[in-house]
Amino acid sequence: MSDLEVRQLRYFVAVAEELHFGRAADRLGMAQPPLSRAIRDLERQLGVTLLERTTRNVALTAAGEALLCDARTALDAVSAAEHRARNAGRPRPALRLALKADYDAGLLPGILAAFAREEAALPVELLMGNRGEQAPALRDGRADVALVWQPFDDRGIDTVPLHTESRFLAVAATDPLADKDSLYLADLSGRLLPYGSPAEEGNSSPPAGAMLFDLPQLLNLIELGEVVWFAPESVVRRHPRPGIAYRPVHDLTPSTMVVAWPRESRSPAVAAFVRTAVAVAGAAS
Amino acid sequence: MSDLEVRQLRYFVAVAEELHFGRAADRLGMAQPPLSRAIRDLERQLGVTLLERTTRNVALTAAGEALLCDARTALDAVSAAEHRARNAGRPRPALRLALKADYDAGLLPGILAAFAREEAALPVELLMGNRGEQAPALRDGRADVALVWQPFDDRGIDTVPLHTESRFLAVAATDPLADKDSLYLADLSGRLLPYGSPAEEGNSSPPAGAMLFDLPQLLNLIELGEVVWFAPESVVRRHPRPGIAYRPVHDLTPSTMVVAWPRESRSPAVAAFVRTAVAVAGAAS
DNA sequence: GGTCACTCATATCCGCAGGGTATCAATCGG
DNA sequence: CCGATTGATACCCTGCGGATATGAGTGACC
Repeated sequence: MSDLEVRQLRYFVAVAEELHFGRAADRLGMAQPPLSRAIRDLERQLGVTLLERTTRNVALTAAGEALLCDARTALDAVSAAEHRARNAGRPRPALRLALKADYDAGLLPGILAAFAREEAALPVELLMGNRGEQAPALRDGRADVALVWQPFDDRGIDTVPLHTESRFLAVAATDPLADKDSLYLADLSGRLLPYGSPAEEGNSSPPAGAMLFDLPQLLNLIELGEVVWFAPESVVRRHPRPGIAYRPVHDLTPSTMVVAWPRESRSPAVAAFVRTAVAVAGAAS
Repeated sequence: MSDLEVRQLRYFVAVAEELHFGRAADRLGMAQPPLSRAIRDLERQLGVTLLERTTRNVALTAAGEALLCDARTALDAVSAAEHRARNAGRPRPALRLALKADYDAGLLPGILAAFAREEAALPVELLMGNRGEQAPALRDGRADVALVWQPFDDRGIDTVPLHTESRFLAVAATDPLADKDSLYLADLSGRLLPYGSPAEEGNSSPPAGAMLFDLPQLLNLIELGEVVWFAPESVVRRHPRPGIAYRPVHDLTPSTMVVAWPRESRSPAVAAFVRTAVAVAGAAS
């Protein structure tokens, strides 16, 4: 009947994700035997078998699946408590805004300037991250509000759309694809980055081994013909390059940038930021 | 930089709620000195002072306020992981339905019968609780779905309205109030139960010392003239008593019963139950 | 204003939970 | 059939978290 502890949840999530006690122990920076014991004790405590294990295979039970999901959100909630308390304890707490560099559709300066004039304004701290890192940062309390492009994993997150724009295929000028004026998604099979593509599901866990790029790096790779990519119109306008061709793709849906915040947030600063962002985006369009 | 632990959060919440180390330690079933030390260590770990304390007074700082709120939800999330895993691990998991006895507006049998015919049906387990206990049960995972009367503290909870009905003042037949045909809320000042009254805020923390009643007990007390109460119409119809007078109150808003579930729930059984409940309630009205 | 009661902090001790190492046991590939 | 792999068991030991005793600051009351 004793309470579940964060450590137990961390251990279980590691094992459930790796499906391998050795690797999980490695990831946790500990030895395998105490991890095995911890999982066994956890199962005893819950009165539930979470993993079916042989010496050659580890698999989640239905209860394990359920716990994995709930444990992740619980760990996020604990992390959020920690991060928000840390921020709230600073002499002058900040509004921590997560975004992907160069992906603000040009709205950021206007939003920041307008927000600074708000009643509930706080100093704004920018958390530059790669695509897919904003939502987790909101969930675990590292950020208070974010600018994100849909689609993304919005569990536990509320959003308001700010700005919609069409996207273009960015491809090396020397690429055969650049010769066509008229493109469809089907023309690109196998050429897309595993994330940032329209086919991606909401769960944007970065695929193993995939490097994460900032925009200049990405543009370089495109110019070299290593990758192709869908560029929002605002990026096209702000980063023209002779070595890169931007081509419309007919069946590519436009992309929407939203302002996002943790659903349970009741911070007046966040509310003011959202209001400001919507107003600025509305005035700009 | 080490992780926050559940124990630390529990300790902090106890102190923050009691604002008294001795009483908090008492509530936690431990001695005061280790609790003081734990809080001090927590503050060191976060690098934040959570409580301003003198030997005569303990008060929350802003950071403490923030942490109290986030810690509560984090503790709920951990509890939810535990309870849901326990349920999912049973040979035949149940759909756990929380409600207040006798407050189903007569819809319960129909809903249960229809739900049993559903594809995704599970055995239903009823969690009878007092008013205000349903929402916490959803948040901490003891229940999967609930029937509740608005208003209630719906943080983290999604709802769909099922049924709206007007309420009547229930008062002893011998009470002077029973003589009036025409009543207003103003006539009742000071006569209301602290909960179940329309003046209550969403936070239905049961006031210290208030006993919680089941319906027969409550009706007894009303008959004895100890209390007055607002009875939903369906209760009036199903529990007529000679000793109790039911009187309309003109400025008393009708009350709505909703089906409620944790916002992040993605259980097909819950979805099916909600669908069924809406259908049955719609057909009944 | 001195004393008492109250309450939070400090000092010190102790048991055990939780981690490490060594080893066993089961299973699959060749 | 043997070896490699991998999870489980056995055992030890350190440090964390709890208890008790005591100190120290502060408001209340005579």
